[in-house]
Amino acid sequence: MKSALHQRRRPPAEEELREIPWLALLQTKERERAVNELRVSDALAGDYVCRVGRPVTYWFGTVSGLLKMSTDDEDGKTITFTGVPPGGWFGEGTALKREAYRYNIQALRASVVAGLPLETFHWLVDHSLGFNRYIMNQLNERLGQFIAAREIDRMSNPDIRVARSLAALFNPVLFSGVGDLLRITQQELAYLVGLSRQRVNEALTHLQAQELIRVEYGGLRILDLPGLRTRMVGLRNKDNQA
DNA sequence: TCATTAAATTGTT
DNA sequence: AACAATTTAATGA
Repeated sequence: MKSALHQRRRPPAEEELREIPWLALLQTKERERAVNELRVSDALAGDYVCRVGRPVTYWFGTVSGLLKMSTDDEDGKTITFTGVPPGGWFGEGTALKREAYRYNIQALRASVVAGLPLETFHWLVDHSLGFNRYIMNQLNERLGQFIAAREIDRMSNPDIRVARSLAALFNPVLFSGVGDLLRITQQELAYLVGLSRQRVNEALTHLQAQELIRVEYGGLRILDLPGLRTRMVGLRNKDNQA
């Protein structure tokens, strides 16, 4: 494991600010303060953005790259909750309660991570209606995502696991920065869903044959998001019975 | 801008 | 896990 925290924080550039979806929802005064206090840092592959148990100091979001949200169970095995593509912000629940982080956030590849200081976060909660709407929407959407994640874990068919995990990553509410092209390598996706790269490659080929996605070099293009969420893949399916 | 080379990613076994 | 094929990125003329 590579160590973390040698990332230098710096003020965000204009093009980085454009990747932060909630800034557009703020009033001018609110946005000015937020922009002034936002910081960004470059994380290398393997770097931790935050760790379980550390007190919350920032509310984080992905500007570019790809992060992984995970935790370790009592046996030390890593459980991956979800990936965080550009436009995704996380930790608002623990930030609101001023608790410690409940999960690890690790960069799957070189990424730019933005952070809003905890005090600024609370100031926005207290002053900005637009910000509150965003946070409420975010909490609600994430609840649905975690429920879906539990279902995904129970499915044995790898094709379906990959399909549902991809649908989660393309979620336009949580990850507005993704669009219809998700920049992710098959190796990275394999880490996220807990399968081998070979098996992910096979699953992606199947999904492409069903015209749900298109496989591109270094990324995936979505063709049918509802289909990814719902359609059963292939003719055989071992997941129907409990 | 083009050609060459290295590196990253993919497809297969 | 290893390998070959393909795509992209980097370099320099």
